[in-house]
This record gives sequence, C-alpha cells and structure tokens, in this order.
Amino acid sequence: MINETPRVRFAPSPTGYLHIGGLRTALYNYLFARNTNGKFILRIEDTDRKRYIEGAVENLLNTLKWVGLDYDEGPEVGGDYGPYYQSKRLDIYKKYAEELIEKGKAYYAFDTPERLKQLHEEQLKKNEQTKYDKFALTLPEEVIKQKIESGEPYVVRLNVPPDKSVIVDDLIRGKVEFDTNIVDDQILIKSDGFPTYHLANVVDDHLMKITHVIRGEEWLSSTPKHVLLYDFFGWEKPIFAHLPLLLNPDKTKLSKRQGDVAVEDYKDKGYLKEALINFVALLGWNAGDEQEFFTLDELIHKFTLERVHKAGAVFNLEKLVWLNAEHLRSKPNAELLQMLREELKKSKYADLKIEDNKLLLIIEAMKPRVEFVKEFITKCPYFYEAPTEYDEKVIKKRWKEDSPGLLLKLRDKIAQLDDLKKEDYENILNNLAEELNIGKGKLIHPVRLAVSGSGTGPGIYNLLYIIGKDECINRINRALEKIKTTNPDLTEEN
RNA sequence: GGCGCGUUCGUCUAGUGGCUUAGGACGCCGCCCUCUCAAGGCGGAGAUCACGGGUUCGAAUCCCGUACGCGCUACCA
Repeated sequence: MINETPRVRFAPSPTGYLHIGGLRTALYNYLFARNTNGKFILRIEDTDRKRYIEGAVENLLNTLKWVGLDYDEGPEVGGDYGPYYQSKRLDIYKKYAEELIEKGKAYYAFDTPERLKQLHEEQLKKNEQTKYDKFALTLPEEVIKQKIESGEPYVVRLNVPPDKSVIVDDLIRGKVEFDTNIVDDQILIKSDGFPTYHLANVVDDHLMKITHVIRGEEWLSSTPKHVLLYDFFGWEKPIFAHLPLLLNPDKTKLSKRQGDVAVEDYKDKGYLKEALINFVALLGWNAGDEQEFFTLDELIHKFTLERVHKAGAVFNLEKLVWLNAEHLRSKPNAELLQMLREELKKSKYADLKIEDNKLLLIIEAMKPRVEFVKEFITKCPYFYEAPTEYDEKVIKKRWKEDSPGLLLKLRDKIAQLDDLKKEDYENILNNLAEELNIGKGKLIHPVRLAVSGSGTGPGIYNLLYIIGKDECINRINRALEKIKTTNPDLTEEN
C-alpha cells in the first residue's frame, strides 16, 4: 500500500449544503492528494432515503466548485471506480453482505422496532451497554429461510465476536484500543435494502482503492466496526487519520445554532474563497514555521498529515476577517475591479455609469482600508454620489468659524485650473495655506467634510482628484449652504 | 451510564526532557508615520503549560491518577 499512489476521498452525505467542517475535511483530503501526487475522489453518501433533500448534491458540487477543490473522480467527472453515488451501488453492497453472511460474519435479523426499543430501554435501566442481544442468531436456518421467503422485513447485522480487542491504528492519534464487548452488532443493510454508512464506506473504500481515510473525529468510535469488516472480508485496511473537530465558541461541535456553518453563508457574506481556505486549513494544522498567510498552492506544498494536531479548534471569525483583508489586498486591482463590478450590480448604484478608470482609482485608494469587496462601496459612498449628510461629530470638531471663508477661497482656486492632477490639488492647497499663513489642516479637514460628508478616508489630494474638479466645486457649494444651516451661528465672513 | 478522544495566552497555535524568564498570529492597548481613517513599523498587557502525584540532576514535554470538555453510544451520516 505504501508504494501505491495515494487515493483519498471526501465522502459527504448531501444534507443540503456544505458544512464548514466538511470543507475542512475536504480540504485536508485535497491537500494530501495534491501534495503526494495522489488522487482526490468525491463520493456521495446518499444511503439515507429519509434524509433525501432535493438539490442537495447539486448545491454541494457547486460549493466545491466555488472553493476550487477539484476532484479527480466523482460525480460529473466520472472515473474507473464508479458509480460515485452510493445509492447507485445497492447491488454491490448486497453481494458483499451475503458474502459476510455465508462466512458467518453477519446475519439476518427480523426484530421489530418495538422489540429493539424495549431492549434498549431495559439495558439503559440496568446501566448496561446498549446493544443488540444477538437474538436472531438463535433462529434455526429453516425459520430464517421461511421468513425471508414470506417477505418479512429483515436487516443484516454484523456479527461482532465477544471478548476480543480491536486496535485502530490512527495516523493522528496512534493506536486506539477497543473491546468488542462494547461494539454493537451494527446493522449493515437496512430493511429498505439500503446499506448503512459502515458497510457502504468499507466496501467502497476497498473497491475504490482508497489508501487513506481522512475524516472527522466523530468517526473514531465506529472505526472498530470498520476494522472488523476489513478483517472479515480479508481486505487490507487503509490508513486512518481522524481529524479534530471544529467547535462553537462554547466548545461544542460546530453547529447551526451558534452561527453560520454553511460555506455558502460565508460566500454570501463576501468572504473570499482564498481566505476561507487559508483560515480553515489553519484550524488543526500548521506548517511548523510562522507563516499564517497561504495560497492554495503553498498549502499544497507544505501540507502533511503528520502536522495535524489532536485537539478541537474553535471557529473564530476575527482571524477569518483579517485573512480576508489580507487576501483581498494581495489581489491585483484588475481582479478586484471585476469583483467590484459584480458588487455594484447588486447595490443601489446598479444603474450608475462609472468608468473602469475611476473604479481603479477607488480600488487603489481604498485597498488598505477595506476588508471586504463590498466595502469599496459601503465605506466610501462619496465616490458614487454626493454626500447628503455631514457627520455631526466631524462638524463639531473640524468646522470652525473661518471654514466657510477658507473653503470659498479654495473653491475659487480650484475653479481657475483645468485638467487637475493629484499634485495640482496638493499644490493648490499648500499654496493657499502658505498664502494665508494658516496650517493646511484648516483647509484639509473642512474640505474633506464638505466633499465626502465624512471625517475619514483616503488622502485628501487623492480624494479630491478622484471626485473631480466640477463635482468638488459643486459639493463645496452645497456644503457651504448645508452646513451653514446646521450651524446658523456660523457665517461665511472671515 | 459505558467506551473513546482531548486539555499551552480570550481565540488559532509553536513546542516531542535542558536552547524557554513558554515563541508567533488574530483581537486588544500604546507609540511612530501622518491631513483624517486605514495600511505599515515598533512596543505592551495577556498562559502558575487543567489539577495532583511520580520518574529524572532537570518536565509543558515521559508515567499514573483526578477533574473538566467533547465525540460516539440509531434500520443518520
């Protein structure tokens, strides 16, 4: 097995969306496969008909596509080991279940749900291990045959031998030992003819030549059942690697109740796939150095299962936001332009005509000041429309008695020139300040307020330049009226 | 209840017996830069390494126990 090319799989059950924990599992499988020149396989575990959800698989596939975790074999792309939907492999599971029965490693059982429930409750009451009592094993062969022929519903159960020890050798946790006396005779084939996860995953992993089973820690407890199955079939076991869980802030398993768990929720909120992947990769793994910012390629090169650690990790948004900003800033402006265009279409400025050049200037100016693409709009609406309001706090702090007069002078200076460049605004402002023998802040702050309505933003010369000469003049005029009315005691004189 | 896994700053983590007065990152605070806000640079607060016993000249690191947390305990995956 060591010499074979690694084959790993991500095997989600289609629950309607891709869980963020599922993304992490998928990512680690993907990184491992790409790092080792192996194959990454997607298999849909849709064996629970009661939980069938329309469109769930499609959604899952789309999300995987969005994050860019491309698989070598699976739905839509096919492969030599299909079908990759478990619901299309029923006859295979049936065949292997029968093989087990012949070997005496599994058996038919006909117990009613009522009996099972009663048994369970009795065991609970007596503080015993809750498991099947192997009653069906006492049935004579003829009776079994008869029941089946008469169409009585049945299940197939795993015949777990008592008093044995099963060792699960886990790459991350080492050897974990289980006593078979606490392992239940797991149902392998349900009465509807569908297999349970335990049978299906073992059969498929074997048939699909999976070399490493990389999955969440919640599976560790049922792994002895899987080990037993491999042994009963006489198959070589894959290498197991059980990943630590992703946790809520209160340390319980990451769940809906305490925030967003669907990858698409994060997509919708404007998180970049690069940031999400980077962040989720760091939840349970690190490169061993002090790098925190990773591209997918860097992750592929540096990822090893050996550096996955054991404890669960709280999914904490603050670092994700930071990473989002970091990845945003690392993107070329041309790419951000496309993203901003998309964002604009969804905004109230959808009908606004803006040239690429102007958007590029906005992007350049706002890049260090935003964490999300949409903030190229929301954090600087003044680039898209004239301010309708002026920040009260800023008026109080920056709008002095002499501000209107100074702004008037500044406005006239601006009006005198054409084809203004960034430097021209700088010169105008500095010269005027010098001329009047005042600090340039006396001009800068009021004009920023007048032109943007805000006290914060990009450098003022740049700000004026991007807004443009005519618009600057208009806005100054408008501010002179507006702010005067807000503060009637201020005059334009002096 | 049983079984299993885990436990280093608020959070993500480094650390595999001496290099550790426990390092980094996010967040927080301060300073610098500066026309504002960011970004960036510098610095700070923040972890008696869950607790208790051992082993050892020496333990976050090895062993045992306890506590706590989590997972599993379905004809779910």
